[in-house]
Amino acid sequence: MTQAVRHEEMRARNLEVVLGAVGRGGPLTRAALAEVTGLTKSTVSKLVGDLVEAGLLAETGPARAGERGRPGVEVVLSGARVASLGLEINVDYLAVRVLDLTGAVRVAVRRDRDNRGARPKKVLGELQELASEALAEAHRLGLEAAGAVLAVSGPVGDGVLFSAPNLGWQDVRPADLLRLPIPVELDNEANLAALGELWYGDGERDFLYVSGEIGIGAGLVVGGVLYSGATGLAGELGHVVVAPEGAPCRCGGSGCLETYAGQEALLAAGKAASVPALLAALERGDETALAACAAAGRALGIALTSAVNLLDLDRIVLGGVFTQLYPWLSGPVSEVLAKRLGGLRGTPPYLTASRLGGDAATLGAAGRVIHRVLADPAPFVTRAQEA
Amino acid sequence: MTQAVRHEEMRARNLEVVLGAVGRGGPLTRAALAEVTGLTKSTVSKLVGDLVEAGLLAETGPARAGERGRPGVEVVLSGARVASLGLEINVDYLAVRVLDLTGAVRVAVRRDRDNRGARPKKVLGELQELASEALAEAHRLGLEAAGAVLAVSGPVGDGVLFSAPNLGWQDVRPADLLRLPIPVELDNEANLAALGELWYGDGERDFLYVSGEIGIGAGLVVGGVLYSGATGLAGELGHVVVAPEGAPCRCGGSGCLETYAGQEALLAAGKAASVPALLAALERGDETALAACAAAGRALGIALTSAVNLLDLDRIVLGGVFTQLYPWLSGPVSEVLAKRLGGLRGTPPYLTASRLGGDAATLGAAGRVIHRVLADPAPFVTRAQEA
DNA sequence: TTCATTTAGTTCACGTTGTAGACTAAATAT
DNA sequence: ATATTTAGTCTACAACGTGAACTAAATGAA
Repeated sequence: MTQAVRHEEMRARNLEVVLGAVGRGGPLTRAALAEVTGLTKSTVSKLVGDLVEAGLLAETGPARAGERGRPGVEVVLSGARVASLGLEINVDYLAVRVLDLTGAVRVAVRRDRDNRGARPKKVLGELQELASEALAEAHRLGLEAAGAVLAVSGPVGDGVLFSAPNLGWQDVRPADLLRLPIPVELDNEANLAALGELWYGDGERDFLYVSGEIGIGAGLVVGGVLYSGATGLAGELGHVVVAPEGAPCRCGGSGCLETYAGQEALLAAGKAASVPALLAALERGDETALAACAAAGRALGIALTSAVNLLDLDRIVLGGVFTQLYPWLSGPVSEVLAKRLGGLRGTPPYLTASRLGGDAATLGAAGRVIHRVLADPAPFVTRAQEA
Repeated sequence: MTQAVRHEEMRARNLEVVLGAVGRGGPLTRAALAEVTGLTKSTVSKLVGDLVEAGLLAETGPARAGERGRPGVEVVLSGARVASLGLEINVDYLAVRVLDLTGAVRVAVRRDRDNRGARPKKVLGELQELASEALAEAHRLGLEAAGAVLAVSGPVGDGVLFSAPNLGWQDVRPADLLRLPIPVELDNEANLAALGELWYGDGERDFLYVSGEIGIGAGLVVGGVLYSGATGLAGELGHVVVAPEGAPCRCGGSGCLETYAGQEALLAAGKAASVPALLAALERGDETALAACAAAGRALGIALTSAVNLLDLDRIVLGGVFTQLYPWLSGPVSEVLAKRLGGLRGTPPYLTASRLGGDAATLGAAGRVIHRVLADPAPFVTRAQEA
């Protein structure tokens, strides 16, 4: 239900409109903002003034004019005040990033360690250390962290990580083990990486991000908004049925995509002990490895065909391990998509490798808080005092 | 991008809030509305006054009191002014319905005729006759039709019906052949039927509506909003892959759901000439028919498994021919869903037959215009004149 | 150099809308 | 009959955007 609008909400929405216009439209003068937003110059002036005072916008020098008339003063998003913490637990490392309002990475900490089978308490304790360091550093830079988001690989709901096939965890509630002075939220790595690509990658507003790890997840972005389903569990691409009579899957079904293109299946079929080993084999043209990749690509193509028919996707981004395997996967995937979708739709969806690679998840995680501030800056703005 | 809010928009939004609260919350007094919306009594009084004057709300008698204090006057949606036209072209009939703001059917016209292979011009000419009659009748009832929506079976985009497997049509633009004094929009039958179920059926806010005809379409509703994909073509459940090496499909692929559970496949496997014949065979326990239905149900279960994994659905409504076949389909479908989804999610999605049956599409079509008025009543409300 | 022109930004009286609380209306309970 | 309670209206007021006049700062022409 739409909420009632009072004067306060009117102002809050208009602050958002101005801030958002600057965020999307690069540096803009007050006059340009008035034109873009449809508000009058006087209103824009007031709002910009308050946003500058709040440390959310900053004036750059006078706009390079060259043209007649008084040159306007351009404003941009200010990275001076608000920041956000993005956290990630991966199989091979822990990563922490602090982003400011402009999307610039202000602090980045990463610790390589093998988290396979490690106890949640241990891993989260170490993550807390890294996060605290990063927060301290951010504080030294004059930044105010508004919140933190933790990315984990596996289905998540209501703060609980139901299962993490990469780590071997079950029903963990990370916020209980991660004490930080700011609120910590939990979300799925595929969803957050999709948001990372949306906000800090190509900037496309409609796509499916596919995260290939031991499990295969996906994050669906439509019209610039993440789609997360009725209970937040959408995107389980790994269990889309590719062959009903296929091999049994840990989910209880059989012939799921994961049994063809999941990391374990891929390594087994390619006779490689690890992803780097598989990559090396592919690069030296090993037949077994190439065949394994082609088969996985075809299976992925079939699952994506179903996804496109259901969701009307026009762009698919391959992330996780699939980013590195992209040169060997894209052929078979595209072929299947073109063949099976050609009849009904003019062009098959556009396929790309993730632009951000392993950084997507932490960027998306931190971006989530940043974008919440951009979407509702009012709490950070003190109402202008009449002199 | 969020639009700037001026006083006018503030008022427009608050009119919507009040109207919407009455629409959802049954009869409400001004005092109750103030509590529900968070607006003050005086504001609500003004807004309700204007909405009543506009013919969008109506006062019923004094509220049943029995309790202490002055009894409030309840207001309800008024069916006296705004109406909307829902149109449907089906294989076997043309249907037209006029709905008022309360959702009551005020005029209904239906003409049985076989549209298979008929020329678009002929069919749409006849539909125009029916629609004109219905509009005249609505006018006699004092209703003002705000718009019309036409439901057709097949993929639609930008006013063009790309293909209609039921009718044998290709690339038809119905608005060109259907001259009415109000704007006519075009949409997919499965999408509109889903909206019909949402607004005038069970009222669930998250579900997938499956429309089984010669093609198999689907309409996805999430949080009370229809999901239509990047280009409006979402919901092609019929071409979700059920068996990659299966029978070739008219879409160019193979093993699509349609080749297992589409009406033609179903009749062929059940050795029946028509849907009524198949139903008769099923009711007398014919083995071939029962086996055909069970196989179709299992295929549908597999396609829906993929859909649930991708979309996180918790409710599935079977419509179209599947409504009548529900008693024979629900068993196999549920079994497959339970088996394949049991591992990852607590409970498989809830499966039901469509409540509205064949009426869903016209109701959804007309409801679309009605809900547009409910979502933005301001154009119908003249600003109150100070005496 | 000077002044007209152009564009940017600020100021202020005003209009529109929601708010708060006093006030009136209409019921039940004592 | 009168107190109490709840509904609804009325009015002075506050919040915020508007619009036009005004000031500021540039370019270009005389």
